[in-house]
Amino acid sequence: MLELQGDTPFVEKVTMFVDVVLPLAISKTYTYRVPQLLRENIAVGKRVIVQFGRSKLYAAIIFAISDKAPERYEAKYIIDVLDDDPIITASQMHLWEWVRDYYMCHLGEVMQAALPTVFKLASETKIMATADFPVEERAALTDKEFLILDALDIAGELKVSDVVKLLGQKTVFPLLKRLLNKGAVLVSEELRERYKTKLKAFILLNTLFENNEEKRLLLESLNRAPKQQDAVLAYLQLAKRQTHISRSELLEVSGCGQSALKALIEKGIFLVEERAVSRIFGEEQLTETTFALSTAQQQAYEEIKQQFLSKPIVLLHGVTASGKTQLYIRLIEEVLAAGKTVLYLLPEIALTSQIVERLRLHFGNAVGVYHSRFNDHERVEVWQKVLNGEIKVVLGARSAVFLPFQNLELIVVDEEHEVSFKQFDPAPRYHARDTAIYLAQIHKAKVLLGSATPAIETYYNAKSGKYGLVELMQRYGESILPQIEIASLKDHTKNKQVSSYFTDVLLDEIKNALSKKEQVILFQNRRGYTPMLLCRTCGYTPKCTNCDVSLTFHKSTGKLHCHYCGFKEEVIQVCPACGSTHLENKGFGTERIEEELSVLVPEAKIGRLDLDSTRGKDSFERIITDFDEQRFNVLVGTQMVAKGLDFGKVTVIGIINADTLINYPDFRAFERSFSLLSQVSGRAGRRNKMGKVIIQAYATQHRVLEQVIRHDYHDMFMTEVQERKHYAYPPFYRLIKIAIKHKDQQQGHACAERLGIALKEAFGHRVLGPEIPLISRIRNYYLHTLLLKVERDGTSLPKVKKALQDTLLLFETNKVNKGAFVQIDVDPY
DNA sequence: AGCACGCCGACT
DNA sequence: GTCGGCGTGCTC
Repeated sequence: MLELQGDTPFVEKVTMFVDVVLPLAISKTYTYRVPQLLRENIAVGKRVIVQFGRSKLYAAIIFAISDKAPERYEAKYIIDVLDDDPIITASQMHLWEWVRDYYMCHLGEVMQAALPTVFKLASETKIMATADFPVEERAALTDKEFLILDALDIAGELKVSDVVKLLGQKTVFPLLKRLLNKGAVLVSEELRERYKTKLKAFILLNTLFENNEEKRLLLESLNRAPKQQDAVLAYLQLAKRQTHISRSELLEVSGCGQSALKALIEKGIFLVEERAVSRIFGEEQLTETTFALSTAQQQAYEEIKQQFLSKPIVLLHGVTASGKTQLYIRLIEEVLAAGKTVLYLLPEIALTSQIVERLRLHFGNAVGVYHSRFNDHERVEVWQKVLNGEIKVVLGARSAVFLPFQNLELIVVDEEHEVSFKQFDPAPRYHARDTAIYLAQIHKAKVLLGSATPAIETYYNAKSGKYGLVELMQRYGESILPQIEIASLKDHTKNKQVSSYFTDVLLDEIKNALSKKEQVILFQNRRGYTPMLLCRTCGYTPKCTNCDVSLTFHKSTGKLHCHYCGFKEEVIQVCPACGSTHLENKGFGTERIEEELSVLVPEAKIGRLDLDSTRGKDSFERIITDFDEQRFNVLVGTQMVAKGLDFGKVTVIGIINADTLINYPDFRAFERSFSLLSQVSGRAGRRNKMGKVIIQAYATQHRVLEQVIRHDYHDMFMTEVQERKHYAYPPFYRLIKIAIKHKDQQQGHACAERLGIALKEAFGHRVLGPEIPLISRIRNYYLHTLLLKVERDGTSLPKVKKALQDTLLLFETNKVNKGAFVQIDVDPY
């Protein structure tokens, strides 16, 4: 066909047809006829404007080209070709198809997830004028463009279909595309600033006082203001060993008080600079461009290189603060030197300006950041620069796996275990780590997975030799571990040294810290007041009718809640089984810890951080800020308290009861919380205040706890999982998840039940119990047993998939399933 | 995803 | 008698 491209008047041109992908949840591609005029412009990967349905126009992507006219219907013409060059590459298309098959969704949905909004023009898309578009550039616009801007000035925003009406012409996409390129208009999207960068005030000494003589004179001039003098002295002292001095730190070290500092700032002696600060690692990690790897790091580095020779995927298991980032930087440097590209994936929350700055320091403009919270302009810019090779290092969250990479050589997935790599809500429900592994396979690139607490399936893959494994168990530099103490609840109870759930040791530490105006974090991984009610007479416990788990009493609502499905009912005063009124509150939740501590330590001002206290918009942010600014001094919370936070004033961490944390999956929360919390308190230690972690536990668990503390628990944990034959939780080798969603609970329940039966039929045994579908929530079911069967009997994975897909079909034909979906997550290959 | 078509319940 | 609910089917 390609020979016919030339303009030979004597040869009749063959009509071409294109199969296009629409940005919709439709499984088919649609065939359109190419007008002779556009014949030369079409290419796979370019966008075309098509009419779909009665009135809708969409920007669709050419998926395939053919010269065969469809037989069963008359194809519509494409209206226009939007791009001069394909916007997506063949390998991207390949990845899209993989995501579609693997996560069981439609190509259009993958397209939605993969493309920045600008690429997705549709007639309902809203556009608005760019705020700072220079007036002189307006003059250079065409009449129609000018008309649109004029209308936008009045209306604020317009739908693409409004523009159609305004101009009285059908095709406005190319026009809008030009305006977008010129930067005159924006495609509106919700600007979600969910993770606002945290700003911290830093103090700088005015450059007037650079040399020693000037400093001496300055100090002398402050003789009559001793507090201010103290402040300056403290500043000079601090400046000797660090480059950035925060306002709070200076206040703390100098003890000079707010007013003295304010006076110095007013006099212009000190300058204030607001800087973005990482929420996770604090400001002190800003390293220099050149650094030397420690011996341990160097060794790990060599090992990684060695492993990469035989294995495309390597897990770097490195304790917190072991300097994994430096290793990444070394590896990235090397790839860049070879002229290749790198993708550096991070969970969203960790993607702060801090890490960006750090990479920019090393790699300059070759670094691009890609993130869903970035505005569309920036995202398209990154997209284009990745495509043309200007950007060599992409630092990004989840969606960055969809960028048009060229010469991809290395993918780093940092904090590999983070669940936020998995997209849940709209399809495609992809896991960025797994998608990255497949992406790497397409590009024949290497993958480095990094974590202090690897996901158990990753760890298993590494241990079983499927992935390479490199361990880095030595902390880097001056990171000090806090003092860790295990307070035996057994011994303390025996000696009557326990008040409610607090050992004397912990209470003393709390009081001590508070008296020194320091802060405390208490970790209790149970929300609510009491995890279960127990009838003392007959042993009855209220359970959820759907989920068969005990209901948690919430004092704040006065109701019993099911933490599984969200079911609620009024709290009972009388046992429904025996009529006794002797109901006992069994166990502790965060609400109860908060309440009892306020009695035991009246001077404590307590804040609570759990799913319940963070329901409202921004409330998480507010609680964190309040604690950071010391509006309260004790933070009681679930694993949320360890969601990557850096509180400078925290010196005591209390883990209320480690025993409840030994079982999966609390165990994982414990590891990670411990790991991060000890880092917080360890940092306090560096400021000459020894941080302390008090772990309350019964004696029987000490062995395990010590292993956690030593970062030596993964193997033990794997054995645990194996021995206990965890039923409801994922096996660590392969993992299949099924999620069922339905807007009607009853119907959804029926779906799950039927799925269970169908799977039983397909595999000859019961796969899962009656599962609990949720109305607006999605639950995952782990088919442990099924997978055991797969392993044992060699039932092939495709067969499993087939069975599940057939089941889905069954639902479809029975029209039960409107909102049900089945999804499989296994190893990407 | 939209949008039309169509078939049953409370209303001007 | 109609308005409007959303169930179902179709879009090249």
